Amino acid sequence: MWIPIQINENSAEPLYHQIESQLKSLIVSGQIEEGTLLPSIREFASGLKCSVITVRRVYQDLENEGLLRTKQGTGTFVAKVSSQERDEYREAVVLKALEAAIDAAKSLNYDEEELIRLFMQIMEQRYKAT
Amino acid sequence: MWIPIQINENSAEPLYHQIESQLKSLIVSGQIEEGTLLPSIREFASGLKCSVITVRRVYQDLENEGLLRTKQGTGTFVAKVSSQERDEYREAVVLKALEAAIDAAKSLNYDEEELIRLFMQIMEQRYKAT
Amino acid sequence: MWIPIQINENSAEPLYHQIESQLKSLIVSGQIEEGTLLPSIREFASGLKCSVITVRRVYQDLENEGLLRTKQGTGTFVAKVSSQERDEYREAVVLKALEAAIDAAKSLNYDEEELIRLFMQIMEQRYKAT
Amino acid sequence: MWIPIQINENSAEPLYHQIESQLKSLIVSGQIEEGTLLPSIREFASGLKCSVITVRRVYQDLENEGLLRTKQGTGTFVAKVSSQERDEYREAVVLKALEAAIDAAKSLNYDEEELIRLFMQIMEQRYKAT
DNA sequence: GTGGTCTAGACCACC
DNA sequence: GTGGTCTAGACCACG
Repeated sequence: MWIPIQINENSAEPLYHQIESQLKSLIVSGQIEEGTLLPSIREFASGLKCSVITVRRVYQDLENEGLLRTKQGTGTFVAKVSSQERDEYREAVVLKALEAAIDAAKSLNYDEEELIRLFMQIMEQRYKAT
Repeated sequence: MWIPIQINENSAEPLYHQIESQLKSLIVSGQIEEGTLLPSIREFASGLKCSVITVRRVYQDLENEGLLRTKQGTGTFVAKVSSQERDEYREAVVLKALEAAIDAAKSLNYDEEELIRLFMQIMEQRYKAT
Repeated sequence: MWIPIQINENSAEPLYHQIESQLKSLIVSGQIEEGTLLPSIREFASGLKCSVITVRRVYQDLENEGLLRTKQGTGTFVAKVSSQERDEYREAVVLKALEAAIDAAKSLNYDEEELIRLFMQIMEQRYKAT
Repeated sequence: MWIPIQINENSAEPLYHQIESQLKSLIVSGQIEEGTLLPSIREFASGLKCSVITVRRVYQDLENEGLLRTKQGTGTFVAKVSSQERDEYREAVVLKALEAAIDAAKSLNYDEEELIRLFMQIMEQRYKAT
């Protein structure tokens, strides 16, 4: 199983966090199905060119959140995500990001129209590409 | 001169960074005028209930960015910000935040209409208050 | 990795500045290669008999200038210096020092020949040693 | 008596030091004659747009060096400078500046010819202008 | 009064 | 182990 994770070495965001949020997003959005066997820690680490400690932390954090399940001697699996959890996660993440953007704009004296125009412009660009 | 800075003690964001970004925003948005003498580091620190070292670091970082000028024995002043710099900063900050929000939504399979509806809902809520 | 830094305790020049300019010079002149892992701040501080804070400041300032890159938990590395940056730095530093010397001489009514003679005399003395 | 002093507000060099070194240079090079009555502290300070404290410090430092003499109720005069003192000062200042420039160049791997060429180039430019 | 530097020491996050 | 942040407190230089 190949997991598409993009690591940005120059980002200030810690490695484990970059991996965690991307993997979480893949699981909650259903792009990795429930029950899927994830790569072993060593395999994943070697693929990402990072330490096994980092991957171990990712798996453990997501297991604590209930998104993964580890079976001794077998490996780590994607747990069942209820549709309610999925919806809550989706909404929380996007809401937070949008609010942050709008609040930043307000503090810089953007007016309503200017901001909507900019938003629409990016939307067009991003959703056209798909 | 009283500077309105909000500190969130529970945030993972370092103290000095919270102060820095807010002060930068105040300067670049023109809410603190060029040439203004800022509070002394001791005064500011006591107002923010933090160490003088933290304030000093803020002033020094912003001086390195060219937003402040300090004269030993005299105090710290707001430097001239060209309108071009101001516009670039405004656009860069807001653009980055909006793109992050939209990209997060896309990776969670938000469709265009759903996202626009959510955006408009927050906008109404935020700009109504003003 | 051993870094040759000379500290002059009696100089009015701040410690961190002495270290910074020497380290910068070593990097830009290519005597420390790109990608090199520098000593940890604790190790370096103990070698220089100064506080870890002073070393940290040096690393951070040079990171802000783009000469170093630090990864938390891993260490501090020498970043890539473009040959253009290197040449600009070399020229700027030497040019500035030479101009300062010549201007000082002029303001003291040195005539051209006298100054050239003095310059050559020092050159001989300095480059003979090599 | 009008004293030509150039103040660079943006320089890191302290105010008092800029004034001191320029005034010293004017005296030692003979451009202000022995016995000249200098402006009063207040007059000088107002001309330089700086604090009287700063000028007071300049006068006092130079008096301690024996270059000025103050008579209570009369003012501050330029003292006699022996030709030996003048020569020593001239040589010390220029020597120090030249050595600093050459040492900086050496540490950046300038070779002898390259440095001499650069020196001559600046000499031509500076002495042509006179 | 102002800012500039340096110290020792603590605690946290990351790998 | 690594770097990142913050503290309290000291002393110096400047105006």
